[in-house]
Amino acid sequence: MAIEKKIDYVILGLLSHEDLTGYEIKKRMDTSLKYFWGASFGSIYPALSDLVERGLASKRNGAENGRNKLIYSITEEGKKYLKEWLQIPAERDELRYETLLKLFFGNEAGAAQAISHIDAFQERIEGELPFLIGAAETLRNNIDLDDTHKYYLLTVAFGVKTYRAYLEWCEEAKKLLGEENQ
Amino acid sequence: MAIEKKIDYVILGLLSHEDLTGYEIKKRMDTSLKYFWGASFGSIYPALSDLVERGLASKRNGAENGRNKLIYSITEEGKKYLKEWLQIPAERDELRYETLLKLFFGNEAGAAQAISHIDAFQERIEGELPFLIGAAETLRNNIDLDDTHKYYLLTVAFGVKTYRAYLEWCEEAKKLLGEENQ
DNA sequence: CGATAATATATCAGTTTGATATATTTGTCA
DNA sequence: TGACAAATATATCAAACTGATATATTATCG
Repeated sequence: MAIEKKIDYVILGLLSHEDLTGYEIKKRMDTSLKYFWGASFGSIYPALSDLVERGLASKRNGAENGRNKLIYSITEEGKKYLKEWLQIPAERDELRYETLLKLFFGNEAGAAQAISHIDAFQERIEGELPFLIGAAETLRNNIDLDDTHKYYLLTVAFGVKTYRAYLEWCEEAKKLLGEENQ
Repeated sequence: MAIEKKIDYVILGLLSHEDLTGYEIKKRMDTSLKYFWGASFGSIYPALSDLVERGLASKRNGAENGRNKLIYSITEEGKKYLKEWLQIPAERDELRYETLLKLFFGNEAGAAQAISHIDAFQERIEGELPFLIGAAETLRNNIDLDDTHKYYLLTVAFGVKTYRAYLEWCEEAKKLLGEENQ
């Protein structure tokens, strides 16, 4: 059995949709996958080399005008490897919320400090939510255009649901903290 | 400026509430902090030694009946260090949802597979939600007993809100996937 | 009284991040 | 047209952290 690196599956998953360069993979991470996964260049590039070495992906030179460009594709073996992983139940779903962490220790710094953390969180969520709602709308309208759209929509809908819950919580939380101050 | 390790702040935060052993810190991580943070023994024990070395925590031997036991406390310097960090706005709030990842690539494996991932997710959330609701109830009833209770409640309420949103999403998602199958 | 679970500390290989370095091309404003 | 910033693209590395494992003692329960 090969070594189980999450990054391998994420990359293979993206390559199963389309051929991509390492840079483009990073862009997908920072946009489409942003709301439930992340990865850095430091893991992407070594993983790509490793996948090629293991025969799970192939590499071709796509240089245009002299710009360095390495395009990666998934191989049949890679598809098999990905499909096997997709069948195993997911184990690790985890959050890493620095905002919540600072709130948990909030008594050290007081209610005003806590409220300012919540405000910052709320602003970020409110700023991102319209984009998620827009993406959901677009996907819903083009659900039959591509096989992948339904599954994209699933994850975007998750984002919308949770973001709305976050915003409700922000109001509740500030009310709870405000009570003490009066 | 000292090195910015998240684990240092988490440990100092816990020690600001009460004196703890490394083992007890791990227990707090796996219960109270579980819903928004995590840490392993492999980071806790080295961090504790490091914190003592830097004068941010102190160590005393609390062995009873011969059982090995090292009890850690936060120092005044440690409290200052923690308070400074609590004032800085949180930057990194991130999810790592393997369930969502497998769903995002779901077209490879099909709707039935996707639904089984959602079912497993839903079962886990439904199993944990009553505990969260119970904890929120207890905290609400004892909100004035301890300064920390209000802040604990804040994070538990976050858990309840998001878990309920997850469950709503599960139903929606399965409906969306079911439509194709008909 | 024997087995299993809980308490407790510790280490380490392997994974990943976050930062940084380097170079080219494209867009934009004047 | 020339200058500057932004985007494209690959690569590396120290430091952080996980997940697994090792070791030992004490508590619990039938």
